[in-house]
This record gives sequence, C-alpha cells and structure tokens, in this order.
Amino acid sequence: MHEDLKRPLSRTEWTIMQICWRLGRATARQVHEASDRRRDYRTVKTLLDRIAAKGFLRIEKLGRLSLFVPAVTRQHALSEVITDFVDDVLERSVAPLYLHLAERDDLSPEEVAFFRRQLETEEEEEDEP
Amino acid sequence: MHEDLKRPLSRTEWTIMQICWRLGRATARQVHEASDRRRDYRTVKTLLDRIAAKGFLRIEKLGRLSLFVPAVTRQHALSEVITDFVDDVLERSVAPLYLHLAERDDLSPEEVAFFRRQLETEEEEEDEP
DNA sequence: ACGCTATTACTACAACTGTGGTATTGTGGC
DNA sequence: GCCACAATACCACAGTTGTAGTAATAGCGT
Repeated sequence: MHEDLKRPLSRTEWTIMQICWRLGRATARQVHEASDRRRDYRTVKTLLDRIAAKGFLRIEKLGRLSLFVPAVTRQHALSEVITDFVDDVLERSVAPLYLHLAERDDLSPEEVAFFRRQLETEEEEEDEP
Repeated sequence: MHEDLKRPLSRTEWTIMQICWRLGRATARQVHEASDRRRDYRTVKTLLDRIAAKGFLRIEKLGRLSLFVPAVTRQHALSEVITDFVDDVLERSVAPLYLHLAERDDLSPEEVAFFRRQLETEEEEEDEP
C-alpha cells in the first residue's frame, strides 16, 4: 500500500535508480533501453516496482502507461548512503578513503598530493599521544 | 568445500569482521562479547562461519575450540569495498564524496576548506567546455 | 563416573534479491 | 473488427541474509 521510506536500495537497484535520475521521467521500456540490456525487460520492470515500493520512485499513470519519476534527489540519496557507508564500513574514519583517493588515476596532482599529505600527518599524530 | 573469495560481505557481516580485525584471533565467544551483544551468541557464530566460508576468516582448531583469524587484511578488504562503492554507487565520481566530507564535523578546517575549493573549481569547469 | 555447561553442528525460516515465466489486456495498424 | 505487439499484473524460484531453535558433544568440577 504505502511506500517504505526506510529500506535502502540494493546494489542492482542502485544501478537502475541511477538511470532513472539521468532520464528524469521514463517508462520501464526506456529505462531498459538505457541500461546495459544484460537483464530482461521484465527484470528491470520488477526492479523499478521494488524501487518505487521503497519510496525512491513515484509512479505516474498515463492511461495504461506507467512513468517512473524520481521521488528523491540523487544528491539526497547519495548523501544518506555515503554517510551510512562511512559510518558502518569505515567506522567513521576517513583514512581508508584518503588511501583510496590518493591512488586514483583520475584525480588532479593537487588532489593526490593533498591526500598523501593528510595520510602522512595522520601517521605522525599517532606517534605523539 | 572451498572458500568463495568472490562473494562480498553483507553489512552485518562487516560489523562482525571489524571486530575480528580488532581482536586479531578470537573465539566466537570473544567476538560476541566484543560486540554490542544485541544478537544472540549463535547468530554471531553463524555469521562468523559464513564470513569464513567467504574467505575473510580462517578457522584454527585448538582441540574442540575454534579460533577465527582474519585471512585478509583490513586494508586490503577496505580497498576493494571502497573501489566497488565508488565505481557502482558513485559512478566513479568523487564529487558526492567531497560534498559529504566538506560537511563532516570531525575534519580539520584545512580539509573542509580543501573539499569546498575542489567543489567550486569543479562547478566552474562545467561552464567551460 | 556424572552431570552441568560451554561449544559446536545441523536445521529452520521468513524477508529480501535477482531473474524471468505466464497470463491478461489495451491499443494502434491495416 | 481483428490481430500482433506492448505493457502490466501476478507468480515462481533459487540464493542470500538475519536470526535463532535443537541436538550432539566434550570437558570441568566435584
């Protein structure tokens, strides 16, 4: 009956939701076409329905047709999921994140330098309690 | 029979695994005591067995006792899970991450300033193609 | 040697996930 | 008007996850 705003999206649901944010307002068919098409159309349809049930999409009926429309902004959803990730998986420590970022090859030299510097100063701090 | 090195840990399994990394080598009982104790001891035991089945823990038998020992370093596991997260959920873009980090209240003023600056310059770049 | 307790082994089970089959039906084209 | 196709609705089913019940067992303490 009513959407469940609490349950988070699974990984697969996230990849579908990303498409919805890009398209803005789309039919299941359009979402399927915009995807990598490795999944059956009906699989995508089921995922869309489940995402809607979780409150991330709203369904607009246009006669027989269903249009799926994002009910939350990508910014907002990302903010929540990043917070959860950093809190649960990284235990609130940003060091592992900096370690990862310092090794990405798609960042500017300034960014890489910054993360390296942060990691160094962090090590020093551990020595002096 | 053999461990499956591919399947990732669930969130709950991660929180248990974090304890294992902290303890280094522990019995199920010790892991349970070190946890928030909201779960039954046997639930923790089941989770430990599943984590071991996924290859993140090794079981050392000491007579009838089982000792759970990390089979992968926290660094390594974190690196993998962060890469997956950034690739799948953030679609390889670090901007949402910077946005989150810029708003954390546990970072130094330098860090916050850096992330704000990066976000600003990124906006400018979008205007000039 | 015996029973109490800690530990493990095996089992259950409902909810959630990923995937797609079946059935029904509205609709646009001819 | 009929039909092929598209869309939806409903169902299935195996694998995973979170949580624990039950049964077997092995030591310890007396």
